[in-house]
Amino acid sequence: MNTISDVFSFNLARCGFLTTEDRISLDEAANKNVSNVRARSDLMCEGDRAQTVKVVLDGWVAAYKQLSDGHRQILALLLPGDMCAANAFVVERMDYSLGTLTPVRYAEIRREDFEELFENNSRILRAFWWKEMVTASIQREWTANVGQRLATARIAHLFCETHARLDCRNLARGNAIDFPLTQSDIGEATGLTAVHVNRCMQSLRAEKLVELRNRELILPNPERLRKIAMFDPAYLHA
Amino acid sequence: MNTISDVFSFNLARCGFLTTEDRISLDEAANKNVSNVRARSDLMCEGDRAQTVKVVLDGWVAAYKQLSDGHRQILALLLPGDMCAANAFVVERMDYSLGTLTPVRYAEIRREDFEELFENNSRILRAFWWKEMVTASIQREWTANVGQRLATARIAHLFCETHARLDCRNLARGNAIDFPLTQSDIGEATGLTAVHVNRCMQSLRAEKLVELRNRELILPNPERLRKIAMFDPAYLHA
DNA sequence: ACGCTACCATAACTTAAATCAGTTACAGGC
DNA sequence: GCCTGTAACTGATTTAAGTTATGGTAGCGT
Repeated sequence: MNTISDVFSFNLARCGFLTTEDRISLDEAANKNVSNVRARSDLMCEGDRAQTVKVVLDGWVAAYKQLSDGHRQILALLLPGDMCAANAFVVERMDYSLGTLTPVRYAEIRREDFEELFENNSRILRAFWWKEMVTASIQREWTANVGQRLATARIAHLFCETHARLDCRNLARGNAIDFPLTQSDIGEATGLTAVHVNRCMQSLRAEKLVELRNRELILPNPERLRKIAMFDPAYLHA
Repeated sequence: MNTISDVFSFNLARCGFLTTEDRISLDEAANKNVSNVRARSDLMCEGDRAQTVKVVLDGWVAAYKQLSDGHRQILALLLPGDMCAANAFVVERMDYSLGTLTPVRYAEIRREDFEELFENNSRILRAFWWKEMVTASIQREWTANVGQRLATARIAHLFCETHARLDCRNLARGNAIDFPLTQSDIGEATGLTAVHVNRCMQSLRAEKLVELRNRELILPNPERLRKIAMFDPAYLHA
């Protein structure tokens, strides 16, 4: 179904108004200029002038910000099908960085090709607008997550959300998903220290709510985890 | 310059590619169906199916989320010229609520009128896309703010950002701005308790970095405040 | 003039999470 | 086999922020 070559359009088509032709032209654009990078490298950094829009085809990317006091916050996880740095296409410069969490296969769409995509096709333009709204929605939830939930609920919420996001792309295996973040990555995504993440993970594990081994995450009791996480998937608009 | 009747287009025109005609049709749409509401009332609630897009013409609105454990997080401040609930136009339902902080004058743009605005005009559609990207950018900064900064820096950052956002709409008076949030609102916006906000405010006041009286905020030493706040305005794309 | 409410201020005390300073386990390279 | 690096884990201690509770004050209606 969702082969590696159509994750991009598959993901965008969730807005509901793209035609088959739209999808074909999107996937063509996303298969022209494909590169591979190793894990733990930066695709781009804050302040860079981005010339191309990047589409994650395989692997995980983290958007993050480094504060001047050294603290790092992971702002978002970009999963296969997600687009990044469309920002810099419309806006001057990157205001955050992109780092890979795994080896990543990604496409670069040049400005001109991007323009061509929605020249005379307002559906595609509207799909990008829609996608940006969903992105903002998720970001709002992250703000609330880090602002209001206690440590364990925060981590549980990250797990629930990531599972849901992968699931609607057919990238979940039942209650299991790939989950390449280390405990210190989880800390940076939730505004906690690695030490505290470790302790919370132990309690979640003891409660038989999560198993995380070899970069695979299993949620044996999603119902109860969602309750602890106060997870309501409405904001994902999936 | 920026009269009450053109805040909407003035704000959107910051993307740089709107024509005078575009601006006129935007302001026409935003002056058709104008209402007033008193302070501390909800424009709409999580779960509502929004039929109209709302444009703040005067006053302040807060976007917020209520968690199932009762905790409330203010997610964003909507200032004159800002648009809200465009979400629900593209997406099914509101995933957050909108509450007024002051008496508010706002316009409602109906679905049809909204459609008409970018029927045959991709510039306006792209302006909305651009605006949504800026919104997402600000939301990312809020995530980092709440996730990584210490209490005093968080509050300082909120002040710096709000001043900058008002300033670029010509709504600042030098170092002074309107600031209708109570200390407990500030707490909800920064993920802190009102008590702790009070302590931080006292230290900021003692350091002669902020004065807040009668809903007016004065930043006597913006340079030093920005440093404490680790505020870099790049993400505002102003 | 009275009480009511909203907001700001404060003190005493508790708690969640950070910090510091490690240990253990394991995988890859030589 | 050993070295190296990364990730997971632990315990002692400190600190930032939360909680509870209460006092003060300004504005408002009656």
